[in-house]
Amino acid sequence: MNYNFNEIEAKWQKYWAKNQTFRAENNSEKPKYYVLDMFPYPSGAGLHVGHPLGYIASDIYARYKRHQGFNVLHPQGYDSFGLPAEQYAIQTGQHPALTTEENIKTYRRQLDQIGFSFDWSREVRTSDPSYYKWTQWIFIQLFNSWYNKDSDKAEDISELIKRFASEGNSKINAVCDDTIQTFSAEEWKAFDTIKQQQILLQYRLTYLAETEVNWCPALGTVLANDEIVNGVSERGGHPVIRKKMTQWSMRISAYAERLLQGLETIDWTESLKETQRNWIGKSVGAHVEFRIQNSEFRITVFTTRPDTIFGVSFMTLAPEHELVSQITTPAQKAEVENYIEATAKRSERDRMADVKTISGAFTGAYVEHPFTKEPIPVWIGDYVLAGYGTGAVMSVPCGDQRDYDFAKHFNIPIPNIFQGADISKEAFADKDKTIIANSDFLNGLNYKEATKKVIAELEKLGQGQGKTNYRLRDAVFSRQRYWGEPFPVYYVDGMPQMIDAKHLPIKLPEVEKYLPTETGEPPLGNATVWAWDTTKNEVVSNDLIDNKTIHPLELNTMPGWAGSSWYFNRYMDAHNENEFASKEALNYWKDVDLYIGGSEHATGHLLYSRFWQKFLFDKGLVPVDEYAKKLINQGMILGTSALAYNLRFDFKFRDSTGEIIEISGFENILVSKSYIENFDFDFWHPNYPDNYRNWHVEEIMSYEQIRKPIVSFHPIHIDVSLVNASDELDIQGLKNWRSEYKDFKFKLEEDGTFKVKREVEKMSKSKYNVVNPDQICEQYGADSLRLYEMFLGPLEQYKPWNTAGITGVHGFLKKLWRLYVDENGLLVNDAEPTKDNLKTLHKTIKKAQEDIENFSFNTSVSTFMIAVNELTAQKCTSKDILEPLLILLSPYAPHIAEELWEKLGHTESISTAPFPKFDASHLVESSKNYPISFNGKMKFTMELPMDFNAQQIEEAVMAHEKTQEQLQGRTPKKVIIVPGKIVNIVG
RNA sequence: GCUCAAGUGGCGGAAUUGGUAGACGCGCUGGAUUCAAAAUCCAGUUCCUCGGAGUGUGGGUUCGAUUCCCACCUUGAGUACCA
Repeated sequence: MNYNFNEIEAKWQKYWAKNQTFRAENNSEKPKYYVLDMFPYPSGAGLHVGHPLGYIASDIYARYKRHQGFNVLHPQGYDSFGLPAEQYAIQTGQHPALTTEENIKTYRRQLDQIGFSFDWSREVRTSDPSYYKWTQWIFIQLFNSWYNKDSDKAEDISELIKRFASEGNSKINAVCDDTIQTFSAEEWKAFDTIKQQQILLQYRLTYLAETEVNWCPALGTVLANDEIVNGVSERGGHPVIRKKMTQWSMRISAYAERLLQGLETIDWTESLKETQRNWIGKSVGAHVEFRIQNSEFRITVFTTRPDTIFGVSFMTLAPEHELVSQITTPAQKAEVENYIEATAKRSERDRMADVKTISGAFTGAYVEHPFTKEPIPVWIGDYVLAGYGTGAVMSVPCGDQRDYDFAKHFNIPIPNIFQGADISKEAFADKDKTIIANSDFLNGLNYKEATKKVIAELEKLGQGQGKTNYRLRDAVFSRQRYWGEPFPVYYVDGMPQMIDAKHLPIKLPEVEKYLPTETGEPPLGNATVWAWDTTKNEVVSNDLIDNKTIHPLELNTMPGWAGSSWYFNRYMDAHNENEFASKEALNYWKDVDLYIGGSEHATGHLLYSRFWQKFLFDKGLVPVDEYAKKLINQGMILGTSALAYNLRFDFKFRDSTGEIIEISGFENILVSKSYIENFDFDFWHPNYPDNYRNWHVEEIMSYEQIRKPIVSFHPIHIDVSLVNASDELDIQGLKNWRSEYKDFKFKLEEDGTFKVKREVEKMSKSKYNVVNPDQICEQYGADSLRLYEMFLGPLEQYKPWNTAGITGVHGFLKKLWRLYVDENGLLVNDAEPTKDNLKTLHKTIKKAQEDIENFSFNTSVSTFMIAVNELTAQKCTSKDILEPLLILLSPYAPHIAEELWEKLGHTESISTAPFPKFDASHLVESSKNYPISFNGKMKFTMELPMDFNAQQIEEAVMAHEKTQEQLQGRTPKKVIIVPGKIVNIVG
């Protein structure tokens, strides 16, 4: 019987589906374990070999946990709203729902064929109204909440309204807009409804406000900070500009500190936590108030170094700072205005790219130092950002390099307030070594003591207090797109109103065009049935809008991260129509025990979802405030591109008038790889230039040649399927693939082959290095694919794919098969296992278990290979050995394991068979092959009984002839003996 | 610039508390089988001058360092004037 993997795999995939083998129960005697993969977006291109890496790892772990007796939740679904489907719709007119549906079908087929143990009964799709109903519902909860800093959690907005009515807002310690004005209870009651609603928006956790947003004209939408990479859009690489727009925002800044602290409680990779810490960007310091001389105005600055206050020699405001126009003296007016204008002209990218140029202008105004009362000049400079802190800094040139550079550039004095610091060349910014000098009451103190003292003094003066700042900005939540969740919002007198939760979902309307309207409104502006009837509580035709009972609906949709910010909770109770998940389900599953996905979501999905979870926790809607205990980032599988080289010439001639002419062009020649590095011109052109008559040569030959032509090689990506494991190119295949190479000449290696150069790059269609799992499954089987993906290297690492290597793991599976069956049938019998058999098995159990718990899947594959090699050599046929071996292997290669398990006579799936118990007694050795080292270098080994003590070992080793040979008569200075480990002779 | 990873044969990688560097697999070489090929099996495969050298480089700690410490180099990722 041969190992017919295609047949076996189809058989068991069908069996698992039919028997719902991997269905998780919401109540069980067993302990729970929740294994989750990051939500995939079903793209049109389908899966390539890199995508399933994380899924295979999580699947192995999920299957392992089932063997360990856990009730495992291992769901899968689709983050099915998103830009690509919409871009496709714009181009083709196809409804995104249709293309999404098709893409999901492809994904599902591909996932099924790899043999994942997903519980598909819990599948969710973010674009499904029964799902986004609850995304809308959570949005409403956010709208109806504010953040109370006193209780340090989100609370219901009705509480806030009550307090406004009883005491005004002056005593309320809330996270809210900076521009909030104080009012009394009486004033509140006197405000009209619109005014009241405007004020409440400044407190709500999701709010509508005019904000400066990242507008991407090419995509016709705003983007969040994390959707912009190097100043251009993450998707498509389009330019992004700043623009003021009225948008929904999420007050994630309220959770900055808790998001930061929460990182300490979860087992996520250190680099990912570090990325989130940087993104949150906490800095501890103080607010200091400076009075402007001869004026009522005050400038508040934020500084992390209040201890350096006696080193201030100027102030710098952002050019956009609101006080600039008011404090500038008439004499400086022209200069300041010029400077502001010049800064405004510079694009965001310019300012980002150009860090070196120092620029600024003096306002003519002076502030008064809070302690010395000395005058300090006020400058403006574009190195100060309007959006961070207060948009103003107290400049301490001796302690901050940017201030230092600015001072040098404008000849501003640089007082030194650090004991023993040399500031002749650069600022002294090392706060750990700081001892303050020339600073009145701070003299002799270190950074910590001085900071504490100065804040206390400032508070006495009423000119400052300790303050913590965060870089984390509120997240823009509106997108001017069609294919996203509609907001459950309509507008009355321009103020947003929530639709009552019982009328959800508000379904996405049909539109004729997916582009913005002619008046520049988002695509939903094209919908003709998109108004809210407050009496019938349904979506009605726009014609009926009367702004009395029928109102216009919100035209924006939610961003991609809305649906993915809470989906892990939905899997716990995926079909609940009354709640986003029942209390019972939430309390049973609680959180994700293992979350696997890419690190590219570090500041997007993984931060927003933590924020939503904390909010839901505050509202008592979920039982834990961090939803994923452990998170692993799988590395990316890179493609191994194949490159052939096209010959290119650059000629330089002088014509009859003495003018230099340069001519260059490609030859119809592809060059095999070994010629690229050692290129011998004469070898190529023995008769140059006679054999280059095919282009320009007649005309050129009459000219004076200045130098030999420069030959270069232009790399061409070749489809990797045209190249074999030895990098040999199928030339005929290439000619069939691309007709332009039909008449090319090929410069071959001496052995007559054409070899391509290999380069490791990201897998992408345009590089023709994409390997499709479908082909691999067909040719080698899913079990081989699964094993090979794991065998490639550590899960977290980036590593190149090379299809050639798969024959190794495939050969292993065949060898495994032959251990159980041959052409006559089953080989396994009831033979008593030998000592060696048991040793191999238990060694394998131990290592396999350790590896799987350390997520070291690559080494466990090696372990299985060693076990099968050993058992084959031992001619093992014992069921007592071969049966447990199948269980060890089944998480990795489930199909072959099920098939052999069945052949051994089992009628139930192997998937819940108990994991074999490790018995250390089988590994006890009676002797040890000691490595004998001289000065730390191993020279030979020696077999000695395990129970020898150090002295016996030393005697035996010293008596050995090779020892004497090594020592050549010298007496060893020292002999190090670690019984059971090593012997090292020094001398 | 700052932060975080990572540098080991021709290639992917292993060495879990400092103790035989290169497990396992690919590739390559030779052999068996075959009319031949595929498949399969067996043997070898870090490097060189066969005595050594050797885990990015240079130091250090140690009887002993891929592993610990210091400095540096390279590559990748994140971040970008954050006061």
